Amino acid sequence: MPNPPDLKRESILSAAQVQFSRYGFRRTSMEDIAKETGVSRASLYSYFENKEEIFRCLSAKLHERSLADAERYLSGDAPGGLDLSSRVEAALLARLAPFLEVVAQSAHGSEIYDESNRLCGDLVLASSERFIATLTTVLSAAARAGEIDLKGAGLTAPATAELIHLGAAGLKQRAPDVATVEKRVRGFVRVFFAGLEG
Amino acid sequence: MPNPPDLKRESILSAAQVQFSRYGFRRTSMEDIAKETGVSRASLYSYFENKEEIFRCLSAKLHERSLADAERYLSGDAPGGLDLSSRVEAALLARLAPFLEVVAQSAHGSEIYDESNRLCGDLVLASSERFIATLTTVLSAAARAGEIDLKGAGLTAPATAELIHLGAAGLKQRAPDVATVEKRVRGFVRVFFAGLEG
DNA sequence: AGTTGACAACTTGAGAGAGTATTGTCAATT
DNA sequence: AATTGACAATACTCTCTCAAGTTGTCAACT
Repeated sequence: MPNPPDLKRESILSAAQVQFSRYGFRRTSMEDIAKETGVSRASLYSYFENKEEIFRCLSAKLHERSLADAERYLSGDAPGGLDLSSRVEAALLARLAPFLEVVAQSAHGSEIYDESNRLCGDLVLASSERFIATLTTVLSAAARAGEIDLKGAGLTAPATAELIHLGAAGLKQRAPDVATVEKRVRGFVRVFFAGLEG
Repeated sequence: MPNPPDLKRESILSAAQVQFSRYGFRRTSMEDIAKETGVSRASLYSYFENKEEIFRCLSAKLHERSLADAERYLSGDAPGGLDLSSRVEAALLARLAPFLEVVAQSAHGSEIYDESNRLCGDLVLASSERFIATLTTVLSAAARAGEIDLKGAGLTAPATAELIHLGAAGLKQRAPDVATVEKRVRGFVRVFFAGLEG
């Protein structure tokens, strides 16, 4: 393995992202990725098992980053001292980022979406579950602090976290552009948290 | 054409629904539908052009019925004099009915879902749009009557109707059973309308 | 060490053909 | 008039083949 391997891996992943989003997963060959990276196809195999692993790594990286962002927003570490509703809004938008970057932008969005479920369904699911878990924790804390009233709404923290997650997922459908999705999420979160006020 | 043709058509559609939900669209033959109906395959062609038309008719029927139910609930004609939130809840559940009956129940749910988009994407879309339009009207009226406060939430009636529709659509995902979806919808609507209170 | 060209193995997609299943249409039947 | 059995046409499902493209792996090179 070359040194420093991580930088090289990064540049390969970034090249792969460009090509995947341009041609989709199937229609992108290792040759394409190599060319975009500026190395020979053979050397890609020094850094990754195969094309599927590149895709999984890329997906994992995007999910990791967006999940980390989302959790940072949720826990309130981000600058500004925002209220809960704004933090959830920011977290949801952060979580949508990979989707909006890769899937919604590309002409091959639906193919990439399918492959993503096939090759990294586990990653996607794990990321969702982790997000819901974090959101559950945050909602519980907020309920204890009297910021929101879950009992009044007849909901538990996990159920509420699930509602927010699934509801937001629905907002991706039939969106003409990225701005529309973001606008929807903002409206959704605003109303939803107004409804949870203690 | 036989007489009364509508009863016969009904019985064929009902037989088709059984078979489609049992075997999916592709794996159901006209022979299967004929057998289930209790007539010869040939006579099916007296009532329907072909299998696709049976599917479209069935889909149209289910959508029509559920949309009519939903609109009845929304406009408040249904018995009980429910408040807006409960009416929307009932309307959303009514609208989910075809999905829950046919798609979620059947082992071939995803195949049926795909075929449905292919063969009657127009019907599905039209039904959604009609529902959103009716919901928009109802929300506007409620806003005018002071029942809900859209301006306070920074939303228009159409945008709010869209949020409700898309949010509810998201709640169908990854549901272990029908009761779960219904429970989610109830929680969602309750919180959402609490957030819209004037 | 890291990189690469070149090679063999493998996958893919198109095309052809044969056999089966399904369709759509009648003339004949009730 | 409604229904049906039976027929021809069509569509589907395998299977095989072939060519082209793609992959994964070296030994050789820098």
